[in-house]
Amino acid sequence: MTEEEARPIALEVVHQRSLSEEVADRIREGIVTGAFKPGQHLREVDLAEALEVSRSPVRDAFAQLHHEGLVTVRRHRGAVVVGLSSDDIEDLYSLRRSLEGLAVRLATERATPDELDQMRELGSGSGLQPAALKPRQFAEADIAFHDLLYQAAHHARLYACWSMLRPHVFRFLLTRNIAESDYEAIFIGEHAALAEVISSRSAEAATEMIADHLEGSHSRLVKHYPTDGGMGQARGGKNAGEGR
Amino acid sequence: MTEEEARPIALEVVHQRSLSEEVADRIREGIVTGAFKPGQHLREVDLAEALEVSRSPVRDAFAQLHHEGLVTVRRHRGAVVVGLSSDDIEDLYSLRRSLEGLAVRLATERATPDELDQMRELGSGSGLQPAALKPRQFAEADIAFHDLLYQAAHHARLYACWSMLRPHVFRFLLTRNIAESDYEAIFIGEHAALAEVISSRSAEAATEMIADHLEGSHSRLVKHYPTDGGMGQARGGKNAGEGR
DNA sequence: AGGCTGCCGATTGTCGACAACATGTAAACA
DNA sequence: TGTTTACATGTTGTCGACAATCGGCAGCCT
Repeated sequence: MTEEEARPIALEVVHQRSLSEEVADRIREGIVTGAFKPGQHLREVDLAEALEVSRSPVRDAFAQLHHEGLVTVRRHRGAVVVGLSSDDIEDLYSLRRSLEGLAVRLATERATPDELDQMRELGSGSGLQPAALKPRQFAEADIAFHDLLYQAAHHARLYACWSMLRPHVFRFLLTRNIAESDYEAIFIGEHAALAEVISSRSAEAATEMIADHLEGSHSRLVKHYPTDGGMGQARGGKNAGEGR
Repeated sequence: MTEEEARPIALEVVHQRSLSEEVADRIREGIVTGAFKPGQHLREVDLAEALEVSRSPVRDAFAQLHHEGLVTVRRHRGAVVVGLSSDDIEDLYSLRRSLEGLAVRLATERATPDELDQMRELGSGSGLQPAALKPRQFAEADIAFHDLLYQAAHHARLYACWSMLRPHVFRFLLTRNIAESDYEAIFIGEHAALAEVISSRSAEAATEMIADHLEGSHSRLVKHYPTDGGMGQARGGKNAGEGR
């Protein structure tokens, strides 16, 4: 019975990432960090030779980014980086309220002890020095906590929905002006409390708490967001309006 | 000032559909109707020559269907039609409860008079003869009503989430065993009532009503669903579990 | 002078071919 | 005879080239 795989060999599986995924990551990185500005036209050939790949992976990457809503693709006119508008913040957070409400309820039921440990770990914000205010690092930690929350819900489609929202939330977190007190409040405050209440398996308290947390996060975002001064909506109409 | 486009010319825009979209439609059709069975391996070359196109559009179509969650794509192993399981129904409807709750609330605020008219029209189920029990036709009408509801919410990302759910809901509606009374209850009953209450702009009543409607729809589905007899989960593990 | 129509460059959609990879089979070894 | 390794096969990932299409510009007509 060697079929049982005697010892599982504690080794990390090697993620054989395809070129398409790699390219998508690079472009996504460029968009969320602002290297690619809203409204900018992304040309397949330019990106292809810049990354030293063929157009096919770039094409696949565009499709992926289109699914994520980071670019709009029009027939024979290529990909355009979507703009950030105040309306987008409203849309994003109204959706998050609905989705994360479901996520916490499920998480209180289905989260494994291991996931709860990880949540407390991330919620405590250990390893983050509030002194050195690295926006990128904090944004990543913020996203990571919520990502874990969605994972703990064990609901594949729910997680897929969140995956469509995540890069946008990330982009907003990176774009906004940062207030020092905010992150402390979030990490050693709300995230930690959320981790605790989810661990206690009380659905109502957790639901209420995530609503408050998102409410606070939302208001902080609109408060510290550059008031449509720098980079508004790229095009006049509804950018992500293509049904598809 | 001829810029005003003197008369808008009442002509339908010609939908220049790309081959990729066309191919995606055909394959999706095959999956939801059951022509492609769960677990079946879809080969690019076969589909390409069957549809008389190159592999590229088929590839794009696979990416789209993967995004919709209808197929799983593994590296160098192609696309596999995902299976239908009872758990999927639970996931689907828990998500719908969250999403459509938001949708009706927004619809009560933002639906245009034109959209309200269409909703009443679709809700009345005019043009549908209950006598001739055409599952396909009823399922399409059911989906169409809810689709309009999401559109009336005027929330691009919310609609995108629904677009990921729609084909699955459609598939379940087609797969289940049909009870004659169900559709009457839905159409000349609940949908019509929903259209009315949304037209009256009362958010609370609408929210409560959609919850009831989905609850009923859900229970009808699990009741009339073949109890894992015909075609269960294709593969053992969690099929749509790939985070991607 | 103003507006329309036909071409032109640029960019993407599609195609067929080659290379990389995963799986199943068979031979070789202990 | 059971296990391991190497090969053969089939499928997908990537590539470069061609063709369809879009937007802009110049020339023409009124």
